[in-house]
Amino acid sequence: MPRVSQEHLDRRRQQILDAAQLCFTRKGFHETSMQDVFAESGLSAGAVYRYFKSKDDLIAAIAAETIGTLGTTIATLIDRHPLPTPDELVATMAEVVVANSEPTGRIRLAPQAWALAMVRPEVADFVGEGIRKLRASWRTYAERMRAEGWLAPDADLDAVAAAILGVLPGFLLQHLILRDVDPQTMARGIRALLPYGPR
Amino acid sequence: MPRVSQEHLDRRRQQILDAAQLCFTRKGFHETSMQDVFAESGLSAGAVYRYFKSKDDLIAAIAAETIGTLGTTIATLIDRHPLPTPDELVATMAEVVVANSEPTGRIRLAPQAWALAMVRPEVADFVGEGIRKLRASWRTYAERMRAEGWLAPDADLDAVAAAILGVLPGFLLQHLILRDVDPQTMARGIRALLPYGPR
Amino acid sequence: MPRVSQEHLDRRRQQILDAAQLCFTRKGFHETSMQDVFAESGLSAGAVYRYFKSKDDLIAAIAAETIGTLGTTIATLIDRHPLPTPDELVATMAEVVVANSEPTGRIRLAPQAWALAMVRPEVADFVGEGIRKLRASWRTYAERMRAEGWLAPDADLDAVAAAILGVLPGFLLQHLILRDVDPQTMARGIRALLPYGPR
Amino acid sequence: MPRVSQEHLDRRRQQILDAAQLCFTRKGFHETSMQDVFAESGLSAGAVYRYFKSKDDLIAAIAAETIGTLGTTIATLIDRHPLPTPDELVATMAEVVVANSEPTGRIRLAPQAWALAMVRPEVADFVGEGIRKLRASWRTYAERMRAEGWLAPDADLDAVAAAILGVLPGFLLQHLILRDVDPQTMARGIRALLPYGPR
DNA sequence: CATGAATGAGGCTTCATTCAT
DNA sequence: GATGAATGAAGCCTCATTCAT
Repeated sequence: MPRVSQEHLDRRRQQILDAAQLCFTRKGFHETSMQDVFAESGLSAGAVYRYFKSKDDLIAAIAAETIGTLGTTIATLIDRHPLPTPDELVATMAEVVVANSEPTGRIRLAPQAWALAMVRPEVADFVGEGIRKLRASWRTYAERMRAEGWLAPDADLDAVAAAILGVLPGFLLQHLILRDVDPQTMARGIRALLPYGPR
Repeated sequence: MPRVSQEHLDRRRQQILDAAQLCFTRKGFHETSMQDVFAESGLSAGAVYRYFKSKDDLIAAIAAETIGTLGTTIATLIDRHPLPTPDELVATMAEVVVANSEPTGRIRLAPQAWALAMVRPEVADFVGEGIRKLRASWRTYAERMRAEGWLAPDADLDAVAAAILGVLPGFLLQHLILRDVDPQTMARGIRALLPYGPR
Repeated sequence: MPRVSQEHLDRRRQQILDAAQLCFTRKGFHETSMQDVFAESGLSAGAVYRYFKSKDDLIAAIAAETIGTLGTTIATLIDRHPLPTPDELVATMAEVVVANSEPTGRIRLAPQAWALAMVRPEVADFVGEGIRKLRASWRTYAERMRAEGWLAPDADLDAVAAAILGVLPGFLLQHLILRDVDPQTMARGIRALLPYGPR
Repeated sequence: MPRVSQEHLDRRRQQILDAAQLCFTRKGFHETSMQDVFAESGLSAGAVYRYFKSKDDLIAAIAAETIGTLGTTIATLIDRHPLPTPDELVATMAEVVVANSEPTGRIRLAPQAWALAMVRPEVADFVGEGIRKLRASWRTYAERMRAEGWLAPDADLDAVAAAILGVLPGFLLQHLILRDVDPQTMARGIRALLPYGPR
């Protein structure tokens, strides 16, 4: 039986995760040193290492947290009732991205996670899980589209999900790097391309 | 062996770039050490530093080369005659990705460049340039679509380009991380979503 | 072994300074590598860098320490009562130099500090401070000389200090490089040149 | 028999020495790289190495040249007729220092040579030679002083030379580092201290 | 004679991690 | 539980020097 409460432990853990997220969004996974995390969290080396057994562990935890949060948020949007039209859906999705884009917003971790996935199989595993979840959400939406008559009855829903999935990363890259696209523009583009939904 | 031809110099430079690309696709920018590059290129530290004044410089050169090559390839596809239907276009685009996806294919550098752009403004500049070029290609294609009657006469072509741009990163992520989508699936999805083109 | 006493920290710092002084007097600032200092101090690279943030920092600390110690020593000599005659004073000063001239004596750092001051303004600043302090000591002595009637009542004391200041570097260079002059010889020379003081 | 004239060889050698002096006064012996010398001289690595077999060799040549030139200049001053009074002599000597103190003046090499002598016996040898020559000049002057009746008949001339020798390095340090003393001040100080010479 | 590309040892410093207190 | 001093391998880069052309 622990000397300190579980609550205390959780708070410490979260304190570290928050500090790490700040550092990682600011400088990236690699250019952030553990000393940066110690300083930002206000904890000692020993303390941080009690909660995360290595830097990789910390990165994994941050990435998992981010993917989990975002995945859930997106899934919620797609399950919304009544069924949003594609342009409405994309607009809301883009809004989520915008909302998490402040200089230290967690969305900035996404490209870094993708990059890491390129070279580290164990990261690829759970980043892949996140992408799969996003695609599953899109597939669910596609089903509802078909039910609504917005897709042909024989449409390959998996293929639709795969094809449309890129809208999110596409907006993310434009928003974070070019800073010249907004959710309404995305919606307008989608409306022009996918002429479905109540007119 | 001084007083060498410009050709020799160019060959050396390319030799280093090739080695670096190999290393970078294998281990990523950060986890690749300059020692790795020396070993892979078969050159000494001094030799490499004669051609690139720092590791960052080398990374920038590789990123620029990659962005340039891919941008040009994509632009070529889009300008093709006769006008490919969206699904055909996406299929070819995806084929290009597949063709550059061998374990050391340069497409693997894209997510790493995006990640770097998140934390390094100077990288953001030229990565942004690449994205802009891709978007410009799509805008050109959108124009041709409209001319063909596949888009409404009043469609906002910039918005269309912004919305569709994600198809490429979307496929790229799925192909490289999940390894379960192929160009034909993408084409099928696009066909279901964008019911344009000769039937 | 954290949570150590301030005393421990000070001891460590001094341990490094001692090692560095040894190395610097042996091989000079530039030819001493940090590895040399690590080895001599018996500490690891990381440990040394915890106390001094760069080699320059370490050099500066050593130089400052040396200048401080010597400056104080000299100032003490000059304030001595009863007033030493010039030849007595120079003899004692030279004795100080001799006492610090063992193969690793700190006096050997003086010419190196002067040399560094030639090319590094920030070093020039505090080396200059040391020279100024020495000159101030001489000026004090000149005042006392004048009070004693050994200098004309209207003598320019600042000029006297400037002119006499070189005795110390002059002896230092001869003693360290030629090794053929001793304090008594200096005293004899001074006595012949400056026929002041009780006969 | 050489393919090119001796004159050409000499010119090349001097060209390198000039470049090296510039570099050395600017950055010091150690912080000057051979590449700096190549650049400043406009010659190739191979060319420079044809004339000087190592960096140390080049440093030695520069130091020797400097010591030789200055030693001769000083000796000339001291041999001057009619006999200058000590303050006149010191003033002229200081003028020589001033004249060689431009930002790249060779006098700036003196402290660097002294520093090197501290740690390199072979340098100590010829730097010592320079100091000895300077002292010999002063001894000659002391002799003339004694002949003039400005020194006691039984004065120890060697001791006098040793004691007075520091005037030059003393002025040099003040002039180069503090920049607040001029030849006239030195003369005034000497006059107050050594009340010899025609009044 | 001259060139300058190439070498590769070695310099300074950082940083993930450990463990005595 | 927490601390933070210490470790030491490894990273990036420079630079004196050589030698094929």
